[in-house]
Amino acid sequence: MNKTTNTPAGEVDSKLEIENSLKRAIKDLAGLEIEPVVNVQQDLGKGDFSTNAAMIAFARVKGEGESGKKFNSPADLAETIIKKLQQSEVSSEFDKIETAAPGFINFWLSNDEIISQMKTIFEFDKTKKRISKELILEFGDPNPFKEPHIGHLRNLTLGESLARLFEFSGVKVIRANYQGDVGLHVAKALYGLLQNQKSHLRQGSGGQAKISAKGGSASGGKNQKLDGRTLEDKVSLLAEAYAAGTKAYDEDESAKKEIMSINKKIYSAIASAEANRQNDPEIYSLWQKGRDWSLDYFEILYEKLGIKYKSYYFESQTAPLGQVITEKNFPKVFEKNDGAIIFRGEKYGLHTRVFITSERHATYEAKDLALAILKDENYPKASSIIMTANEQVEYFKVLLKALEMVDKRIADKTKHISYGFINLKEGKMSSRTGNVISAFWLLEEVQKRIKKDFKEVPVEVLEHLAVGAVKWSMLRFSRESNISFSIEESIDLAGNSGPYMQYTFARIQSLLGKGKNTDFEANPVKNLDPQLLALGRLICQFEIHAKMAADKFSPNILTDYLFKLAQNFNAYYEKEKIIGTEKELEKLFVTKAVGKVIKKGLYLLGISSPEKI
RNA sequence: GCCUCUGUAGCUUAACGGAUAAAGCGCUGGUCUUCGGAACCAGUAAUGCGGGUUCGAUUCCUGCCAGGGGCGCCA
Repeated sequence: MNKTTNTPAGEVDSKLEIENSLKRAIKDLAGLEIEPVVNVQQDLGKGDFSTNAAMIAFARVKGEGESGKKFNSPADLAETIIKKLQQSEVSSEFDKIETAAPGFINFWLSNDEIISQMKTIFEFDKTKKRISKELILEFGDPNPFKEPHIGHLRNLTLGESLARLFEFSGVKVIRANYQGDVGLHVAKALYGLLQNQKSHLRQGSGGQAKISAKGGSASGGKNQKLDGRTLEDKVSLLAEAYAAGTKAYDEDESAKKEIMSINKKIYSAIASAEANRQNDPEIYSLWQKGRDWSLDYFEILYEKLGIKYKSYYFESQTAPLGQVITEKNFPKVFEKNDGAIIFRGEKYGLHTRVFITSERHATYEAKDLALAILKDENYPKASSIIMTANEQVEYFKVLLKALEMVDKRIADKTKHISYGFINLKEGKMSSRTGNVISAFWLLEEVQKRIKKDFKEVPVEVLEHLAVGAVKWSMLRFSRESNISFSIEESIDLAGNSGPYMQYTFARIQSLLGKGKNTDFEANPVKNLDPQLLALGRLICQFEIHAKMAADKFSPNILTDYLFKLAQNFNAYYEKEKIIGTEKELEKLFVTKAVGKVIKKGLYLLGISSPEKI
């Protein structure tokens, strides 16, 4: 009877089955071809699934059914559909199927079905997903020579969570990182470095507030002391140099010329020739050094956040290729204007953009064109998603249009998704570089504040809590919305927060440890009382929410669901004693399932769940 | 100027065209013989303004108002 038990995606299948049966029923009854939509019920008082298909069908047939059958109202049609469904096999999963005004059809899963679906939850770690697709997900994309800040934190957190959500729905994900190691911003930083080289490189920058990237053991982590200086100091040196370079570029005409010349030198150094590098060995080696520092530093952040990239791309690599591709597609796709090679986006209602500057440098756009082609060479079967902040949405429309004209096949499998900015609710909380919050600073600050209240918590756990708090506070908002970030709220341990979830999980583990019998194989659970059943029904919605979160690129669907589940469990916990009661077995069965779902859910968000806090 | 996104309780946010617009924080008042109180319960309060489409609109269209982002040599 339970066809769904052999697949971990139990209720995803129930949903599909209902949709298919509905489709057939509506075709038979009303002679209509429609794609019925079945939703998970938010309000469990109305069943587990619902559909508005009868209302939609009614509007389409205007009451007149197949072979002259008349329907008086959507509710009337709904009733007829239900009768039809009850004759089909879907009905075996449900206790009750009924209509609700003005024409909804609601489905109640049977108790057996709920219990059997809950059992599949215990098998999460054992079941292997069938890989159906391959996807290259580009996220992170920091610019070396700049400091990791709170925006990177949102990008990295969101990207990693999406990667895990995709994996959960059977996609092989290649995490890719594309970094801007050439360009004007680099030239500015190098200019700043050159200006301060003598004083700074020898003596150290002393007196700086220390930001810590400790705990990292990625490439740079183990030998942070190079030249008698920590990696943090080196990176803060870069950040200062960048700030100084930017200022000089804006204010000083000769500095501007100098920076542009540095830019040119780096481009020519990467373009080919050893000879070019020999021309300016000082700048080239400084560039390499700064680039290495910066990349190592970001590695520490990735490790702290639990991210492992598979693939790294650099603009120093895409620039030469981008130039070739752009020129090859002139004049088919691109045209010349004032010595630059441009794409006339206006023809398609988009912006016109420069691909090759009159200085003959590939811009961001030409480089991205090359990147798409490189990715396709490396992973021909994979489709491609690029995630950036939403300031780039219109830019990517232009890019994808140009790509379509250069290579339609690649354009068709490439998609851009974006996320909103972070504004600071508490005003400017400057790290040393100005009006941005450093990623490391924030993580450390959150950790310090948690520690203040909970001195007995061990350091490793403290770090998980801090990362969990920050990640949750970024993921619980919808992806597209600009968020007004509050440090106070991100470290609030109460309410809708990462630590609330982690705490709930730890408490569940403690309960399970105290229980006398948690062997549900030997003592199968057969019945649940109404309160436990209510929790069970919520538990059964896990996979469908995880899948929805993946489909819509929206981890907040999952945070909402998990928080609701934790809330419901905590309310039950307060009301009902679990250990040492008559129904301990049933209660622990549900408790364990809640714990499994929270742990898996947090994992999909990139958040760890310590067993003990 | 053109393009684009956003406007929901005091604040920060949810809501797949659906059912009584959902939470957290705040505030008010409770639980307390703690299976881990980082908890729980109750109360408080909202869709910028005007039209339209729909059986049904926070959601779609349109006008206005307000704010953010973008617009050929940055990334």
